[in-house]
Amino acid sequence: MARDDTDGQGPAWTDPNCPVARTVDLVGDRWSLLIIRDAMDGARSFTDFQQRTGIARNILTDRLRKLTAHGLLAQVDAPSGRRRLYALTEAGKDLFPVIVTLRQWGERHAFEAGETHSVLVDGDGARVPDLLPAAANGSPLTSDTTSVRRHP
Amino acid sequence: MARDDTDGQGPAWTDPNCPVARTVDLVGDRWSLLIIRDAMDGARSFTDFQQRTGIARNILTDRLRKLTAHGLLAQVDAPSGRRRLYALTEAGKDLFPVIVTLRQWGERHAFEAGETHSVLVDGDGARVPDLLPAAANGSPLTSDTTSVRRHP
DNA sequence: TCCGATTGGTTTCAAATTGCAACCGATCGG
DNA sequence: CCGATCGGTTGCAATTTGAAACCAATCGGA
Repeated sequence: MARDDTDGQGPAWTDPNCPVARTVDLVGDRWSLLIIRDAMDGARSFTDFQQRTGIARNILTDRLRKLTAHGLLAQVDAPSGRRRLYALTEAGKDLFPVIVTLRQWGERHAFEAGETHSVLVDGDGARVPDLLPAAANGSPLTSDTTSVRRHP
Repeated sequence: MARDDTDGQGPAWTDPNCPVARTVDLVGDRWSLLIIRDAMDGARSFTDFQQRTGIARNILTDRLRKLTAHGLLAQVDAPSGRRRLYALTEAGKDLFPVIVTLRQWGERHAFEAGETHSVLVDGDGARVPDLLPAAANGSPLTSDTTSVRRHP
């Protein structure tokens, strides 16, 4: 989670010019990514999130607020009724590739051979293929064949 | 971080059959993914990691141990000399797509228009293209066009 | 070979974060 | 109108994190 913006000077990022670090500052705690995962799977209400994740209620309040403050979730009025619901913003939905790669790594490395786990499927019920970095010409890329460059 | 395996019965996962949750249990804390990022960028020694991340030394000790215990890092003997170094295992290297998607989300959503940040480039210095989920036939997929299915 | 610097930690203690459980006012449903 | 549910809040205990001091084992140069 980003350090709190108590002085109004902005969040004091862990590593201000690394995009990985900024993202981790925003969603890299035990619960935020699971909240996003559940939102992508249809969770909308406070109790939805609480029951699916098992998170403590006060912490859930805090996370929903922070994710909302950071523009990943938005509160919307329920179509019928008065209660407020949470929905992913465009930025929140754009975390989909992150959730997918986390899922796929977990499927490959966090289960024993025989263990069952959920899988992500497309509209036709076909498994979503592994997401792998590739150059513009399609050749696969790894951490050994890429590097981080200071920009500009 | 996974709950500790104090009873020898295995880590009590947050959500045992969700691969996303298992991955978050293993690397979803403030520092582990930054340690992996730095390992991918060439960090090998304790002080390498400490200086690049700025993490407290006792916490770094703990994280290096846990990542090693979980098979993401391995300790190897330095080619010349006696000190031990850390290197990514195959499972650790396989987190590359996760780091890439975190980075790309950060580049898109965690920087103001004018702010500078590092970029990931391939061997030719060309920017690594955005990683986007797609079906086997190449059509783009989003959280709205996919779903999680219980498997078997 | 001696000496000081560096490395890779460990220890101690304080501060921050998390979780549990009880409580609460505003709905909702009948 | 009544009881259940929703979306929290509050207080407190347990856990995790961080800063700083300390330390033994190298390492590197004079």
